[in-house]
Amino acid sequence: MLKRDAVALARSSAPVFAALGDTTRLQLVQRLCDGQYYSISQLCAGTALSRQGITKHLLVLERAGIVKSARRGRETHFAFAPGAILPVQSYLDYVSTQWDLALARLQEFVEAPEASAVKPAAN
Amino acid sequence: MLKRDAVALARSSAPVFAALGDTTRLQLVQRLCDGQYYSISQLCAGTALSRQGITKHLLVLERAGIVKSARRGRETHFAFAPGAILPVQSYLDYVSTQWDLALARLQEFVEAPEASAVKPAAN
DNA sequence: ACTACCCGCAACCAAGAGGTTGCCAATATG
DNA sequence: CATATTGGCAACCTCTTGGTTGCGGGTAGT
Repeated sequence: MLKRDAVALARSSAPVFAALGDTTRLQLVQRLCDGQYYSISQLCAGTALSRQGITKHLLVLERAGIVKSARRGRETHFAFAPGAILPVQSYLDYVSTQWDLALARLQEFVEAPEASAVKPAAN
Repeated sequence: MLKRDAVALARSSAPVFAALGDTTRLQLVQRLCDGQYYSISQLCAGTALSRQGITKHLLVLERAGIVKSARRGRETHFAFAPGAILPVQSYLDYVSTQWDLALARLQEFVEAPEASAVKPAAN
């Protein structure tokens, strides 16, 4: 992966990570990921927060693209939108892959140090 | 997955998500995930932030378990620590799986509505 | 028409995040 | 020893976040 792609991936992933960086919102996503639509009142039930608190969290999720909303009658329904989590998974895959490659290089280094020396980062 | 497990997963994942919810920190992780150790000054090079700014970000990553530090001489070295991202990947896997199951149920519903009606959430 | 419900808007508040600067201690290096 | 590098600590600032309350407006049910 080119470095500029990595930077772009970081830029597109950061808002999604930030939106998921809250216990309340993670639990909301867990309730929503069954594909159904839920009204705000339904999502408030069972939580200790006020309706406005839940609403704010839902708006955060919607701005990050993790959730979509549709007003129907007097109710606003929210549902999971799977698209936003793709760059996040890509980012984690990238990090995991790099880590695995690093382990592989280390293994190779241990087995044949003179043939594949890992150059330490230049100071 | 039981609901209490899901809640526990959310609780353990949220701090990691939050720590990754920043472009600067995502780029730091990208630089660190090659398995090598880097000093703070090295990680400062190329960024527009001050050393203290980078240090704060590194401490956030360390408190979330994404990164580990070791002082050696006058330098503090940081390296990637892969353990913390496991619950995050588990969470995303859970959400993706639930979403796929929901799609599968929808598909089944379309093909045989009378045999597998999805009960809409009760109001 | 009246009532109950669902929700959006605005104001407000406390706490934390992100970032800077200044200063000082410790370690390398000549 | 003198000096430059490295970085930890503390103070400070601004903006955002997470949360609340109060109020008013639309929608549904009777």
